[in-house]
Amino acid sequence: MAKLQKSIEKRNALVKATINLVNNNGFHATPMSKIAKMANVSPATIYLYFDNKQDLVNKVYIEVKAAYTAYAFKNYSNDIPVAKGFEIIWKRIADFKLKEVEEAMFLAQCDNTPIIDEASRQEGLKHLQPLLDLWEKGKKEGIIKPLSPYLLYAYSINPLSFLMVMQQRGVFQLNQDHLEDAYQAAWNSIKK
Amino acid sequence: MAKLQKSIEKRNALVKATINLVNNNGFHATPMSKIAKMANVSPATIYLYFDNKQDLVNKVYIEVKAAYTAYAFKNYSNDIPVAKGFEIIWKRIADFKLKEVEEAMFLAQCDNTPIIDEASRQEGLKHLQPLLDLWEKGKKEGIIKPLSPYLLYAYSINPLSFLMVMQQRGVFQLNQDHLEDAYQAAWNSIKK
Amino acid sequence: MAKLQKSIEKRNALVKATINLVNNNGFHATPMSKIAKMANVSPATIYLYFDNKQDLVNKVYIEVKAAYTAYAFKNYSNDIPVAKGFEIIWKRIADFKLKEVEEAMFLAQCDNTPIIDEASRQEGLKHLQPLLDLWEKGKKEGIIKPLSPYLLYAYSINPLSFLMVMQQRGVFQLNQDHLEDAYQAAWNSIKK
Amino acid sequence: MAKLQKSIEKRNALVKATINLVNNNGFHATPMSKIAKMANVSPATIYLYFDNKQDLVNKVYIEVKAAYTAYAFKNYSNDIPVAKGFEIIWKRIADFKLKEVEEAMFLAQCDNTPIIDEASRQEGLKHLQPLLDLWEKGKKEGIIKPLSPYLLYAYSINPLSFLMVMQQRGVFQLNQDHLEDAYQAAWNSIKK
DNA sequence: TATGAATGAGCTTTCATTCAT
DNA sequence: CATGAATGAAAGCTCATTCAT
Repeated sequence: MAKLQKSIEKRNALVKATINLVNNNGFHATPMSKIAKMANVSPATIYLYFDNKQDLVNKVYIEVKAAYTAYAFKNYSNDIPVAKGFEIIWKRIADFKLKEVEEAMFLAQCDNTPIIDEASRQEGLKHLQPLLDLWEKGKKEGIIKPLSPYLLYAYSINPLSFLMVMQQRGVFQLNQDHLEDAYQAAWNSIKK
Repeated sequence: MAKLQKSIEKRNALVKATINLVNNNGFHATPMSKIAKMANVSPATIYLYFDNKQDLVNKVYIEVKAAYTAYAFKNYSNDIPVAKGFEIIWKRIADFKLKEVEEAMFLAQCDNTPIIDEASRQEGLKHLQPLLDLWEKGKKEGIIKPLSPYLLYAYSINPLSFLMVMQQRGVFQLNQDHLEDAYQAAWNSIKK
Repeated sequence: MAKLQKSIEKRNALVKATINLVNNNGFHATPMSKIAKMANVSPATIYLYFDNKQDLVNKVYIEVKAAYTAYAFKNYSNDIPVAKGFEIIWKRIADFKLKEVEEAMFLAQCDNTPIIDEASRQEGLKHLQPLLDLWEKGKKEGIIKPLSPYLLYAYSINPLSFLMVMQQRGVFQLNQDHLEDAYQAAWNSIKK
Repeated sequence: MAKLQKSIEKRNALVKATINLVNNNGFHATPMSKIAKMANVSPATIYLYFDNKQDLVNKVYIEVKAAYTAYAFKNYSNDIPVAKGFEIIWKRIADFKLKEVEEAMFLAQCDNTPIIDEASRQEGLKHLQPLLDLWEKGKKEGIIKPLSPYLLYAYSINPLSFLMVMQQRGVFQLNQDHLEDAYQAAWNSIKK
């Protein structure tokens, strides 16, 4: 006999609304009631899907982070040579940050703010492993500078976040030429 | 001016408390009453120095941003050659981010979050002009890549913010060697 | 009657759960959802058996009160002489309060609280008639003091409630000696 | 310079409102907003005087219990002979239960309900010590039956609670004759 | 200038009840 | 008959701000 299922659409709507509202207003100015309204559900319904506001934002964070890395590694497999592999990943990341702006902005806010649980932050970090492995391989092959992955990330990946935020604020427009320049800068800063 | 009669110590204590609490708890979990308590004043006293919570955080932002740039340009004057000038500025910025952690963390949070007024953001931006001028000169002299200052900033300065946050979270320790590596990476990514 | 189709086991489970939860947490901290969970049914199912929360607690009260008096008068019939009859009833009541602790505690809470409808309270009172009749007969025969039944109840029966509550709270242990003392005290306070 | 003081009148009004509303509607149907309204303060003001709803009801309980025992022992001192001393205390208690009906009803509800913290219950119990001491003395002098104080209380004091509740419900009227009867019953049930 | 008390508005969360199956 | 999902209304509580001194 067919029982009612908790609707995945409602959950998705809640996640989307959370991202949108936190992006535009910040966590502190995003009441549960607004999230509910934007997702077209009752405030009480949120609590069928999430334990509380903290749990909601934690879970949204983890899921967006997972989507981000899934996107990044879509066309990559670990048998691709280091240089080419990095290019593939970098360009997918750039793509994500420029096309999935909502998700990317949300991550930028969470990553620079104490609104996410430490545990959830760790959880989100896990998915980045393939890139770390790539760098490790590159170091062994003498292609990548023998630096801490934090330095590599800071110089090759993180600048994209800054550029995305600037783009989003309308003060800077990233076109295809820029992107190629940015990629070259990224690669130069980590290649041996 | 009436302002002068007010105690500068109290104002400073309020600014400091705001930075500290927003850093540790986030804007959303930093009530005025806590700020007051940490600054050892009454909540009502805050309103003698600031119009409201938004005004408080705006002003703190602008002031911290000003302190940041003042620090950055301390040993710089625009008659210093481009390469040396950039090194001086970059290292002062690195110094600031690693020594004045509280202030730097506060800026990182504000810069990735909609808690600051657009107007205040603009105001904070003004003080960066000397660096932009340096880059402009460098481009004319063919020393700096002819890229948008946003790209130059993204690749040469912004990585420091990421590293600082990681350092603050305890997952990464920046030592003098790292710093030289980082500087080289920064310079390589913008020099022609 | 439609009622007959419904499962008596479910209804019983609901009644039992209500008693247990109200005893342990109080009416104010006993949500319908908890009752449902403890009875292993859906919240919606409660409404097949009871109109609403008030109706539920009312009916539980009446039924427990009925069970209490049925227990009290089990071995009594109105042809038994007054003194012996009172002893029989009193000892059954004592038995009930010490063995059927859950039910007895529930009554004690309801009887000192405005959670029960006036109508239901009246309804619950009806079943006590045989004791009132016994006392009436005893007064006529000059065996029982010519006092209001409320006074008789207050001094001969009600103390058991207090002792049960204390026993339940673990501060006092009622043994067989105590019980005989208590019975003597009860009888002394109403016999002429 | 005169600072504003937390007004004792407001606190008193809150206590009084709590007693009144819990008596009439029960704890579960007494929202903080109603208490605030009846005390003519804002809901937020309650939290200046009490930590939360539980703390409010705990403190009201303790204070009412203290008032009750203060009233009970007003005219008593421990050099008064046992029999007379008991009469004095008993009659003061009766007085309290019949004149300070609000307070007495509140205690009756709290004492038969899990709305009060165990700690607060213990705290409230302390004040009854003089009566326990009196009974102890009476037992040594062979005037009082050698029974547990719980039994003594159950038979001599607790019946008054029942009578008060009945009186309050309007089903029974306690007059001076009744009271003397009740006192005799009380004394008979504990005197040797 | 400075304060602690006070508050209205609004927050997160819960809950009795209903709905769709 | 039975259910789990869903919800509007309201609960307890917090907080930015104001008031009286």
